[in-house]
Amino acid sequence: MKKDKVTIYDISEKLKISAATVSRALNNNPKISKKTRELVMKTARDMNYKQNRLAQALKQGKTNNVGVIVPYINRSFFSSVIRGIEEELTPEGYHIIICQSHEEEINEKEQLNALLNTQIDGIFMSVSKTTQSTDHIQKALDENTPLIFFDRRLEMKGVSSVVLDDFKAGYMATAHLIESGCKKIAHLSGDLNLEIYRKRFEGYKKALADHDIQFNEDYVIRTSSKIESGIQAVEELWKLDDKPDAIFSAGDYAALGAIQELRSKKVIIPDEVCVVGFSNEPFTKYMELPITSMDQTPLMMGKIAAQVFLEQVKEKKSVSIEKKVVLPPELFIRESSNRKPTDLKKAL
Amino acid sequence: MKKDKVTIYDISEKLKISAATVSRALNNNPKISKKTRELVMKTARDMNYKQNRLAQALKQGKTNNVGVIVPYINRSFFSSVIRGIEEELTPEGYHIIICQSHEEEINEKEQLNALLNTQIDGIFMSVSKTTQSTDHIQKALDENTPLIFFDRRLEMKGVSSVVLDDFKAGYMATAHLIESGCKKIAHLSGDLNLEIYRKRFEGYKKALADHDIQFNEDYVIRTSSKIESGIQAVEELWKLDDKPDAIFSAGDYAALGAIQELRSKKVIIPDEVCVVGFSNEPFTKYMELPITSMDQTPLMMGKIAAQVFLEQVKEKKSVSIEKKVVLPPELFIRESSNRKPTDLKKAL
DNA sequence: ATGAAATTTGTAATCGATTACCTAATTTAT
DNA sequence: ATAAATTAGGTAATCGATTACAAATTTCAT
Repeated sequence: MKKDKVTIYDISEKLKISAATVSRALNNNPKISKKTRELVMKTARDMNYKQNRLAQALKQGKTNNVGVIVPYINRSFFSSVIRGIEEELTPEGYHIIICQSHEEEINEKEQLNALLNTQIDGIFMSVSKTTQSTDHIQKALDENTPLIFFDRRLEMKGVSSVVLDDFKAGYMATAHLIESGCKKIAHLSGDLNLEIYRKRFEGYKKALADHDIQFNEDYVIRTSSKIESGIQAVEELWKLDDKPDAIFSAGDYAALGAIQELRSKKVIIPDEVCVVGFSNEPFTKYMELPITSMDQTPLMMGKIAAQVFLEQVKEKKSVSIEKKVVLPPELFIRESSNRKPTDLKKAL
Repeated sequence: MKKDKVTIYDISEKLKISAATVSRALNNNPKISKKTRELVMKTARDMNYKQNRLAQALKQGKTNNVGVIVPYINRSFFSSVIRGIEEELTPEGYHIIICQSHEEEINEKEQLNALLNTQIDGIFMSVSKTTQSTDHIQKALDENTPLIFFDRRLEMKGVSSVVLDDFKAGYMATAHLIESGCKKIAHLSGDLNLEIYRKRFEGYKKALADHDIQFNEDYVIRTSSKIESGIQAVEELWKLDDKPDAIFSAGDYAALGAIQELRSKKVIIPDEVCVVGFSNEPFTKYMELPITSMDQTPLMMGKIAAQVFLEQVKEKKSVSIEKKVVLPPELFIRESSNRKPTDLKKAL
């Protein structure tokens, strides 16, 4: 039952022509007469010939494979970005190889090296929280492998990136809360090692300043992207004499935890406290009290990253191109911060 | 700045030894003296040599790449299975190539063919809802490429599969509802083209029969995995004279829709109606009224599928091995069906 | 009809690593 | 001391496709 793989040599032997002719015919090389080409094509089909893309890749130095490195593939955000990349690159004949860093720099390095060994044509990555050094990435660049950061980037020359406008996002979220009548806005920040969380924080501060609201250090709580972390944050905040009337969380899970804790404290949302999360995780819109959240347009981010890669490949110049695309965030306002006019009056 | 890629020939030239020796040294071949081996190793490191796995793959007929085809990668279930596969195969030196079928047979075929062209060492797939024919899969088998179904399978000789015990899952969910005091249990079934939904349905019927509850055709509504579909289903059911006192949905989204509609009808959950979903989507546990749901242990499913693949590769026999692993489902009982003793009494 | 131009096809090297088969050098046995 | 056995390393073919260059064939102009 096992069929041995058919090669161009099998075809050339059968037709008594050279393998070069077969190769050319299959690639629609104009040097081959129509008659021969059609004969080869037909024979190839009949013999169930499949091109060995490995051999081709070796010869041409191009595998048509790209690698993607993310902390975890089953996070809603990352899997959606990957989907975007896949949908943009599959029609161009590329395959997507995925790797996880598990938020560890050491894994990220290993995966990156392994990918380079397999001669991929490009790499997309969102750096891990623990990544400090840029050496491993520099190595990829030295080999002239296009590398594109998405969402979480590092400051490096010669690397393109596609990111959300996190500053603006932080600003928008905060401004939205202020416009809803909130004046004492707490911020649950993420890991400030990451640029994205720093920017969200800065946007928050700028929005406060622009609206003449005094920044209050006590209202900023460092959280991890976990529910428990949000619960603790609220416990912390509610020890204050002057309790906040709004919470802008840099992550949806912390926002959820905060809401759970607020509810157990009998705090009414959004009447007494408004809450805004970040990432637009699927669950935010399914809740009985849907949570206002900032969408990061992950699908779009993946598609744009793919396009940046394609441009880079097509220009083929050895000049390292550096392009930074900043996507606009989109705020989905839901019950957790959507005060009806009457509530608003009450709060004012 | 661009460094040309270093090959074993560069090393052999530098050390004035043959490329064969270099290759052997790098592969720890015992024919090479320790002295030479160490010299080669060191030189390779110094020259920043990277093995070209493409060339190796061509020679050995083994790429160390496997393909995964799923309907959509950003569905929680699929991305988690993929994560499981990744975590099991990465330590073994494999890379995972992902493809989406978008639930279309034609895409599934194309992706499968493309994967076969790239000479992957194995394929994992969850068939699309629309897949009818098995021709494309047979082609993979004919080429002796190990193929493993997970979750959604087709009845085919010579293909291993890793699936959930959907019959048991359907049975457990229904039995749980009966034990909670429900007697009029509706079932929101999925696409009965797929074996998984048929089995869940059968499990449901068997549980009813085992508890002497008459099966009622009116209580079965065909739904798609969408919220709206669950809403419609409840509208449908609530037109009946004899309304159900429980709903077992074969999908979490339909369950959510059902709950939303029940709530808008002022039906109290779980006191008046209990609801059980399926898949244990992340949102089910984050709701204010968390939804009881059946966990499909996707991570485990991925890991087991990977193990089945590894066994198959290691045995290397051309005899086609057919193994079927059936995983036990796990019911997470939450508020939506968790009646307190008092409620239970009320219901009885 | 004849040489030049255009068209079609073949030869052989190449991509980088592996490995069957051979040879040379060293060690062991008698 | 010499044959036999070990050990270390080299030579060259191979995986399958591509392609520069060469060669053969056909077409065309005069």
